[in-house]
Formats: sequence, C-alpha cells, structure tokens
Amino acid sequence: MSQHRERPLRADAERNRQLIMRAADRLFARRGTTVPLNDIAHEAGVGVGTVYRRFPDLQALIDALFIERFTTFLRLADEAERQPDPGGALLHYLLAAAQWRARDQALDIVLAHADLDAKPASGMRDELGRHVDGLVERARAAGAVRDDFESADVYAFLYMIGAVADRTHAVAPDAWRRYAEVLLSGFGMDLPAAARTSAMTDGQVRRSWPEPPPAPPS
Amino acid sequence: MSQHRERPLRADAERNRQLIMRAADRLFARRGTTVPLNDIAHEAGVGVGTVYRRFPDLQALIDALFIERFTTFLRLADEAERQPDPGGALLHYLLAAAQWRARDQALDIVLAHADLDAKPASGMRDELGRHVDGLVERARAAGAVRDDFESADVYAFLYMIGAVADRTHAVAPDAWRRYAEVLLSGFGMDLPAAARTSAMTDGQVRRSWPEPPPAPPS
DNA sequence: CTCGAACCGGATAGATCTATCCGGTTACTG
DNA sequence: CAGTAACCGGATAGATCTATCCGGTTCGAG
Repeated sequence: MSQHRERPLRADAERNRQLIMRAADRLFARRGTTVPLNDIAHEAGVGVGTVYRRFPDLQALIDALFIERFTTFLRLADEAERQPDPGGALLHYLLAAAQWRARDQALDIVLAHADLDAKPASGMRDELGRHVDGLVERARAAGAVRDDFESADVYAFLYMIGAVADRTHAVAPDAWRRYAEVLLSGFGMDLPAAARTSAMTDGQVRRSWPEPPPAPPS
Repeated sequence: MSQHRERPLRADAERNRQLIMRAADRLFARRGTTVPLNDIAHEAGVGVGTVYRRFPDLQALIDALFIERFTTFLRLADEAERQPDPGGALLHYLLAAAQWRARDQALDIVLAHADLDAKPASGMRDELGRHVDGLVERARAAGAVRDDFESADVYAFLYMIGAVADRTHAVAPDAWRRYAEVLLSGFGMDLPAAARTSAMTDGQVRRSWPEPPPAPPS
C-alpha cells in the first residue's frame, strides 16, 4: 500500500518491491505467517533495510499482498460478468477463482492477517461483495443453481477448495478439480464437459495423506 | 512427548497438565501457532516453569495434543465400525469426525506442526489409515458410495469441513452441516433424514464473510 | 555526460521470546 | 500425622527478531 506517490518508483526500487512481495508469498505459504523479515529479505535477494523502506512494517507488506489479491478477484468477476448467460457467469467465476486460489498457497494467510478495516482493503472487499451478490442473484433468478444458493456459498466453496488444494498441490496439482466438481454438482450447477475431470491420480494423493504441508514449527 | 512414567502424575500435576493443554488449544485456535509459552502459561493460570517441566518444549506440547486428537478419531472409527451396514458405518464416521472437527478449531494447527515421524504419532496415523481404508472399502463394495470414492476423499472431506467450520463457528456453529450435506450427496451417499439440516441461518453467515477469524498479526 | 536525489544493504540497539534454575509449597506414603 | 519426594512459580540469562541509521552506490533528468 503506502501513500499515494506522485512520482512512480525508480526502476530498481519497483523491481525490488516485486521481488520482496513474491518472496513473501513463497515464505508465507511454506512457513506460515511467522517468518522473520530478515528471511524475506534474504529470499528476495535484497537487504533488510530495503524491505523496511518499502514497507514500514510487516502489516504494510501483508496489506499490499491483500490488495494485489483482491484486484485479481475483482478482475475475474469482471470477466465472468461478460458471459452471456447468468448460470455461465457464476460458473465461470467459481472456476476461475478456484483455479487462482488453488495456485495461491499464501492466500489464506494473507487474508487472515490483512487489516480488513483499513481504508483501501474494506472498499475492495465491499466491491467484490457486490459483484458476487450480483452473480449469485442473477444465476438464481435464472434457475441455474439451487434456489437456496447464496453468496456465502461462494466464499465457502473457495475456502473448501483452498483447503484441499493447499494439501495436494505438491503431489497432484489438479486434485482440487475433483472436489470442485462434487461441490458444484451438489449445488445443482451443470458442468460443461470441458470443466469435468477424470478421477484424480489416486495413489499419489492417498499416500500423501493425512499430511498437512504448511508451517514447520521451530 | 514424555517418557513412560511408572507412577501416575500427582493429582495437582495432572490437573495442571490438562489446564495447559486446554489453554494451548484455545490460544492456537485464536492466534495461530506462534504464541509465546508465557501466554499459554498465563492462560492456563500456571507459571512458565510448570509448562516447561511437563513439556520439554513447544514441540512436545503439540505432539501431546496430536496424540489426544488421534485417540479421539480412532475411537470414532471404532464406533462407526459397530454399525451393521457398510454404508451406514462410513457415513457414521464421516459425520462424527466432521462434527468433532467442526468444534476443534486448533486441529489443523496441531496437525501442521506435529512431528508425524515420531514413534507414537506415526503409529497412530497408520492405524487410523487402516481403519479408514476398511470403512471405505466395505462401503464401496456394498455400493453405498460412488465407485471411484477413495480414502483420500475422507481426508479431503474433513479438511473442507474444517475450513468452513473455522470461519463460521462464531456466528453460525452449525453452518458446516450444509456443506457436509452437499459434499456427501455429491459423493453419492444417501443421507438419512435425521442428518439433514435446514438451510443455514443465512444472513448471519453472509455478513461475516469473507472474514477469516484466526490469527491476529502482531 | 554530469550531478543530485533516491535508493541500496548491512551493522546494531532495543524489544521479545525460550528455556533454566532454585527457594518455597503441597500431595501422597507408611 | 509426620516426612519426603515431587511439584509450583517467577526471576533471569541467552538467543532471536524488529526496526533504524548511515556511508556508499545507482538511476535518470537536463
């Protein structure tokens, strides 16, 4: 986040900013939220001072990551709304958002630690809420989903997909699709054949379970 | 965890041990894994020294919590196996385990940080795996589930329910049942009417979303 | 090409957390 | 009911993390 800047960042500064954010993503996903800023700086290949100059404290870094995430989800909602039929629009959003979430191992942690009451974050959150409400409302009016489907189900869906994806991505990066299919059909949505998946690569997943990957302790 | 003790713990020591474990549950659930042992001791109402005497380090405490959890899930599997029909047995386990998980906000954190390769933990894990394999195998043979249902789906189910439950329990403690129903029907399991739930208390949940509760940052 | 503003990175002070030690207290055995 | 082993809790040393400061370097405007 940080204040409005008149001048854009100098090229090297902007480059380092990106390096830091990507490094934070990796370390948050791998080691949970409690990672020394020293380690983030080292992973990014910059000095500690550079991290603190760009992000006053850890919270600012997390908030920046949050904004980045929500910008993406807003874009996905925009794209979905371009679909001609209401059912297709909701389905498009659910699948696109799920795919994004499945690849973003750090999302839960960013969400859990972001300051949602801060000015830009709360605004984006409300805006995304309106988009989702609209998608759901139109799909329901068109009879494309169970008539008790509601916006909360969209978030629940994404949290559930995320939980599965975080624990399988290393061994079967597409396993989440199986559960997306189960959930969506349970919600009464017709999946186009293209979105279907064969049974996941069974043995691999089973052997890796129950083995939650994130966050080594010490 | 601790060695075999000849003598059982003295009464006050055992009482404090329980207090510490329950305090750890609460704090892990509320603040994530990175909670000072000082705070655990304070939440439990004992001195720091008492925590360290009973649990050599944080890892030992987590491992003890892990054992406790798996003991419970093994018991649930035992109970389920007492059901007369294979489909009922699997369903019984899924619902009982889900209910337990839904109330246990610290489970994911305990699992994520437990040392699964340690002697007692890995044994329990394997044993639970055998029980689950058996439940699934018999239910499938009896045609009570989709024929591509596999053991990994049991764990995925519980992780998904947990993800939803952790984010709704404060506002709608039974909301997870809605998603359990969707998932189970998607897996081809017939729910007895008694296990069904009405639509969840809509407005409450929607207003609390997307708002992940755990783990304040600083 | 030259110059200055902006940026870089590491050394380090101050704060926080982990783990230990020991004098005082309490529960169980005979 | 008396003696003792076991337990209690807090003070504290050592380790780790956060955040700052400043001498040296780099980008980009003119």
